[in-house]
Amino acid sequence: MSIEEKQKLQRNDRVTIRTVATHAGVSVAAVSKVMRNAYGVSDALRARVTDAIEALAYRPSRAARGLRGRSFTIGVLLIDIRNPFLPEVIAGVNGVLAPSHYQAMIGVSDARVQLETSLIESMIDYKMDGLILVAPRLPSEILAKFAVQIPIVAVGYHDASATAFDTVNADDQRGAEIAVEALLACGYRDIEMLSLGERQGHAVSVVRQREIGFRRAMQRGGLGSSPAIGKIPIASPKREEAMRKFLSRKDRPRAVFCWSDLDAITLLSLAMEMGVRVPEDLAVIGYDNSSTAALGLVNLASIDQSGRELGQVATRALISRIEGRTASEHILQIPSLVSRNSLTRSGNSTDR
Amino acid sequence: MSIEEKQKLQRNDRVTIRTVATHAGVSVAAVSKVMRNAYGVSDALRARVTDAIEALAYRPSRAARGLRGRSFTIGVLLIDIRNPFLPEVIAGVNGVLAPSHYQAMIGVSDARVQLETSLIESMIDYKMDGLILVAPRLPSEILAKFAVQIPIVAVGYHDASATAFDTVNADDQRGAEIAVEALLACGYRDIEMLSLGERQGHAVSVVRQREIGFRRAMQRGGLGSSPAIGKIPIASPKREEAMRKFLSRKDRPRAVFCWSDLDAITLLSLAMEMGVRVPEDLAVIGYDNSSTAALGLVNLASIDQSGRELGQVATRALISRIEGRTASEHILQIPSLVSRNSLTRSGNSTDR
DNA sequence: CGTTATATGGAGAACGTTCTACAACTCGTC
DNA sequence: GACGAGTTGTAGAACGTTCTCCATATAACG
Repeated sequence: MSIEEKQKLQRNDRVTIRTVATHAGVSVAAVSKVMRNAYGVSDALRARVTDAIEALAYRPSRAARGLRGRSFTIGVLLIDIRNPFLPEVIAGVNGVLAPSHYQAMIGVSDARVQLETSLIESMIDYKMDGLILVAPRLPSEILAKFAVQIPIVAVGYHDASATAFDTVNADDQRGAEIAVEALLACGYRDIEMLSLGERQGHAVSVVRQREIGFRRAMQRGGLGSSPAIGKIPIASPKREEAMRKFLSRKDRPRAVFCWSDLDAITLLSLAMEMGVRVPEDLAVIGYDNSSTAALGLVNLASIDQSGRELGQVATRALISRIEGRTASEHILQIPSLVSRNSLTRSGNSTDR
Repeated sequence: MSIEEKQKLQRNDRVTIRTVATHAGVSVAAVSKVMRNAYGVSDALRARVTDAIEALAYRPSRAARGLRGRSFTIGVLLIDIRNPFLPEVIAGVNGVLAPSHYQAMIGVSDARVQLETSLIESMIDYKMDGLILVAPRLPSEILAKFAVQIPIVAVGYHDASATAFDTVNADDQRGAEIAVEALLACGYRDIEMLSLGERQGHAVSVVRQREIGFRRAMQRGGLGSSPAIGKIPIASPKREEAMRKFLSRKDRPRAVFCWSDLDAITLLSLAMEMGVRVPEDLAVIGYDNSSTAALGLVNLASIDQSGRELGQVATRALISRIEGRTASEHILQIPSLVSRNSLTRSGNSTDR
């Protein structure tokens, strides 16, 4: 009997919980208990087991764990990997996770609803312990349906009425207001927003929120009831084309607020090529305060929403949800202005 | 009694292969066979099963799959997520994977060997089908040990003698040579390289390869037997400090080759701030041809290694290895120069 | 009409964990 | 000394697949 078992164990090269149990002279259940530090293990037993684990360099199979219980993995879904804002979020997530026994696995949906769905499903099927969705495209009802199966925290997704999942956001309405207020303070009155084209869909998206904030601040400033919002397509070469068109317009505004640094920086670059001086002819303010914006060469004023902080907060929220919280939380961080030369010539960086 | 209970429990929770089998009136094994399209299923059976799968919206559990057989997931390990070169690789991987039934899960090691090891182990423990490691830090022997357990393709890791795993690279030595040749062709003789500080370790790293290529091209050009290679620390603020120091050096060279656009762009920016004219006072050439380099505002000449293509090639190599290939492959792509104004004032982009 | 080959479908043992019962043992306490 | 109460360890049933036999039905052939 035991000979057969030993032969089996020898043939199979993987060290399993059973190998550890045999080596330590205890039961499989005991080893499991020690690993999950569950109730009811004496110090002596714990020592024997940890010694055996050490000696055999045992690692529990995540696949098997997932089949039965927790997998100690959390999934992160990114809409896109090019926007430099997103790596910041990841850094925040990893920072919080590092000292814990959790690990992050990342999926990239490339803004495609189909892929987004199948990645979320995969993560559920892997029995991951929770999900952080960054700027998901799926409607709230569908997220709610997923949230029944797995704890979910959405970042960059404005739905404070969601009860099934948490949200963590920078206040994008407020951010846009701050941008407009800064432009007004510099004396500009003729202001336009360059927003994201394509049907970025739902009002929950950060872009639509920024549009709302922009409109409100403009109205509050007494600048018309429906201020101009231009749409820039997301993909080259239509994107550059639209920007050139904007820059060469006769009635081009005096100042522009771009939904993202990504667009603002390209705009800055095209402006230079076309001989439009910034900020003398056109003031520009972006969003995200990316590292590129901070370059002296670029010097783009921008709204700072700390992606790293959002990632940290989201991760902490997710863990608390995994550990039992059921009431939903909706966290809003306040963004801030980083003034630079694209706003006004004296606009020294107020970077921390 | 017990049957009813079992049914209830099943209805409570998820749709499993058993639910499908019951619904289609066939055995569990039959469903499994259909899903893996294994030998020995009639058209009639296949139809019944696929109908049931459709009707129940059944998805196999990846956790359970991994426990027994394949998981249809491949793991991608990134050293860092900030370098804009890496998202390109991911895009290539996802592009190839999209039409297949495989999916990618990404882990980020933040250049820490400890984390890198534990992520690789996790991916193995998830029974992923294969791994793509992008610029791993672990020594070759250790990768070889992992490669026994799981198919591995390393990208940005120069070890053409590895037999246990494949490598896919741009020819970094050649890339550096091309950079030097371009600088020589512009008439510059006083050339220095700015490389990456810290112990980026092994000769397998792309950075060291570029140093080798730089040295060789310089010697070939008759410019001394040990040309100058400066080291720039990776982390702020020491990084900027080192660059400023370089820029204000009395014996500053006439031209500089940076190991990465990341550094070259910051250098460009600091040069502007410090009144060093590019290219009149200092010619700069970078590496990666990132999208920022292409901006008119930046206009940085750079060596193009298509990250996307590397990702595609690596993925195809991995799949062929998963499907049975055992002989190792070592693929080398040839990079190319993209000339821009930082190299010489007339240096128009030769972008495709 | 047997006999043998060949398709097709099914039973049931893994896979490596977790976790619920429950057994065994040690103390107090009445 | 009998009986709870508390503590420590174990047996064994899940979890949802894959995959190796095995059984059966059908076809082919002498």
